[in-house]
Amino acid sequence: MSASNGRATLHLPEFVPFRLNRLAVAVSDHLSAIYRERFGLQIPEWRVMATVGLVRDCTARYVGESTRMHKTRVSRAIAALVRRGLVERAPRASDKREMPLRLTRMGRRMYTALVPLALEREQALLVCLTTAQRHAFQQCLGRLEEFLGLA
Amino acid sequence: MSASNGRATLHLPEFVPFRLNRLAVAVSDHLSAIYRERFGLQIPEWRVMATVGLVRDCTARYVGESTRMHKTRVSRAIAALVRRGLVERAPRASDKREMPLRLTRMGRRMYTALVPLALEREQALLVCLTTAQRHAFQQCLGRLEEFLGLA
DNA sequence: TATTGTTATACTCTATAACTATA
DNA sequence: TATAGTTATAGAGTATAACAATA
Repeated sequence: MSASNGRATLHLPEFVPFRLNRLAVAVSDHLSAIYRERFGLQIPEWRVMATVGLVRDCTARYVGESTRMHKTRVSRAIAALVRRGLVERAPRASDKREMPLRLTRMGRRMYTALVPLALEREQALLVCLTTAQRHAFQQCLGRLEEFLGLA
Repeated sequence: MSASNGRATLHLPEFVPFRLNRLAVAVSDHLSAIYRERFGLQIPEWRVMATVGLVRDCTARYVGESTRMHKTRVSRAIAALVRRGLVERAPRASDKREMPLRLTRMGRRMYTALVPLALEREQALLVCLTTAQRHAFQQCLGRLEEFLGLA
């Protein structure tokens, strides 16, 4: 095998979209060991837990908007958590279409156990960057998110 | 709905693994408009094209290793490209298990059209960063890749 | 008529495992 | 016995579209 030498070359390992995708998969795999194997949560479920744990009485719609998940994905994740007794809900009196969500006692317990572990993993990843790099990296993420309308 | 104020809080929109995943999806969607709608390529196929276009006579195994795709995913992508007449292959004389890959004339034409568009998209994304930020960002990606054993 | 949320269905993408053939 | 590559099968994960209930 031999390298070609065309005009504009595209080397996949240096191509930012490829790198981002590969990095996101690796980080996600790294993290999912916690919430999947240890707590039996899938990504959408973990995102619901994280959202409801922080913003009590939020609705499925809010979860979908803040995590950018499709409403069917959110609906199924919530249903699974309700079945497992981790999340509870009841129609809101002022508008019975909405169903404010909150963690049950058991859900809160799981959340309280989960969050420090997730934050630890995030830190364990970021230790490979200097403090300055970490700031710069997060700033870049913010700019890109803003640029892409994700913020 | 109301914010809780526990000890260590995890705000998903600030949680790096979540941000990376969301960003990667958005960038990928942004890019796939090119190779999917315009050239009828799926991500694995596009990765094979990009690899073979640069490293002539590489094998499926090489593609899998350099793009971190499973061999079945690579195999199917190559098969699709061969069917479409974009890639050709023949067993290597010295070891008939291996099948060096190369772009056909048509494949090369597509590659030559595709690469500048992909690079343009990458640049169009990175313009939201200053030159210094861009360097810092790529450096951080490199450190993280190294740290995770992706490099 | 619009909105919140659910569900039936189908589709995309992927890996596991078993396979062929070569070495 | 190991490796390159293929394929059958099944499993995630997801969205589209139609739906019920409420506003």
